[in-house]
Amino acid sequence: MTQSTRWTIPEVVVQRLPLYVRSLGELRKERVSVVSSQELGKKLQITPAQIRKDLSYFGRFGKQGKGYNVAYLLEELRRILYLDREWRVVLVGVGRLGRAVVSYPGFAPEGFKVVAAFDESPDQVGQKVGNLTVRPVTEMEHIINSDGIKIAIVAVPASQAGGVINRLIDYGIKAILNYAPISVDVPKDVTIRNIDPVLALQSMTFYLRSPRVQGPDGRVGKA
Amino acid sequence: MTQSTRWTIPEVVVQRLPLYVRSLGELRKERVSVVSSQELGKKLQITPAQIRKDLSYFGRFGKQGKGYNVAYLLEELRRILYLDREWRVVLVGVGRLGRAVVSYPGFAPEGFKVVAAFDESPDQVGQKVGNLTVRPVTEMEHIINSDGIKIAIVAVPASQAGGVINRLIDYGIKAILNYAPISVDVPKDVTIRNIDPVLALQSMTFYLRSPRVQGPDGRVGKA
DNA sequence: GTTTGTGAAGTATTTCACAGCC
DNA sequence: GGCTGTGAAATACTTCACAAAC
Repeated sequence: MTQSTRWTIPEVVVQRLPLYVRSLGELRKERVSVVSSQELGKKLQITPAQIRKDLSYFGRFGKQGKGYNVAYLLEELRRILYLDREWRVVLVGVGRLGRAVVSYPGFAPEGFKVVAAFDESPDQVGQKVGNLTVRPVTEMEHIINSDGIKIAIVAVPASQAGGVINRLIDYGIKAILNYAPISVDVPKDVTIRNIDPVLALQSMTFYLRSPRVQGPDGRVGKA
Repeated sequence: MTQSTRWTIPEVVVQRLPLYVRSLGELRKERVSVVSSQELGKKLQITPAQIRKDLSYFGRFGKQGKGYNVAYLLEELRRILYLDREWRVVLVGVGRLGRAVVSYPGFAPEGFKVVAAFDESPDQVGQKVGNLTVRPVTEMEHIINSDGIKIAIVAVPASQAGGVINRLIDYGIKAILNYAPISVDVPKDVTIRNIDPVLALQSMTFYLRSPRVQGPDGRVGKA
């Protein structure tokens, strides 16, 4: 709690909610109707207290002695996350990566529909990518505005990504899934999430020294 | 600092180091020889104090009044992260996603070399993927052991991912880049990082209500 | 007996702010 | 004058532990 009467939900809590949504979806598919924070925590490697606390930011969804109704909690969380609708998404960049994104079958079932694909290269424009025809980037503004699109996926080379992202924001995009290995700053009414497998690998190698070698002062290294 | 003389580097710090490595690499390419925490912070949207504090866990790399020598700090961070060597990596799952991973040109320049690809499906075994021939999963143990491989990338369907990951751990893998949408728990000498674009999108939609609507008590929703 | 929801306590992480150095 | 390195302060986040509910 920051001030007196009004506070914001911690970012880290918001990022865990989709995890709960995913698990609850699996449970529902398995016809499990009730789940306790303990059981959910076991599936997700999250403490039961954490789950209860997270949910408590949004309301009271459980029953003491029983647990949570799977279908009900799932529905509530989807509503809270604004997942109870279809989101139209644009893709910028249809190189190898962009094509993999379009053909990734995981988005549609979760309500994210790629409705347009753009590329700067004249070679790409007009080509088919999945069931979309690649459009020139000059059409981005029109499509985003006329369709009221709020979400973009950026899969252009790093050198172009900054410019593309700034333009998308100008055109009204409020959420960006960025696959380019760059850091961009965005206005605070815009959210960006970076997908960078190289960074992920590079932070794991740190732990790859065999028997955790670390100096008695915490400094790292053998010397 | 937790106890008396020995403490561990916070995980979040380790995860930021690759960001510094990336920025320093860019600066070096631009022939910038010295950078201050202020300048680096601007590029990365991280406060200068944060950067200095992070670096202080590992030693003293800067010069007062001047800043950090780009080449030197880069080299030190690469050493700290164990990036001053080539890491051989295996890939499991060569469907659409796995193929995109193999052909992703971002790994090799950073020293991550995919040296073997495995798949369960007899249709895939024997096929070429990039310059690799897909091997049956039955050969994983032998290849990982004989080659001393520590890192694996998992790009199999969610239903198989848990089993694959457990087997990889049995075979000696210590770092896993997981593209499957599942939560797995791993022994504490194993590191896992999940890449899940759907979760990323789902946590952004939360912020997509137009003028941040939030009840005076912090509860979310219009009612 | 079991499990939620939640203040309070405990940790972790970030930021401040300044002495010391270039 | 500018900037690092770092204890101390501030903030953020997680876990505890227990009253209330079933």
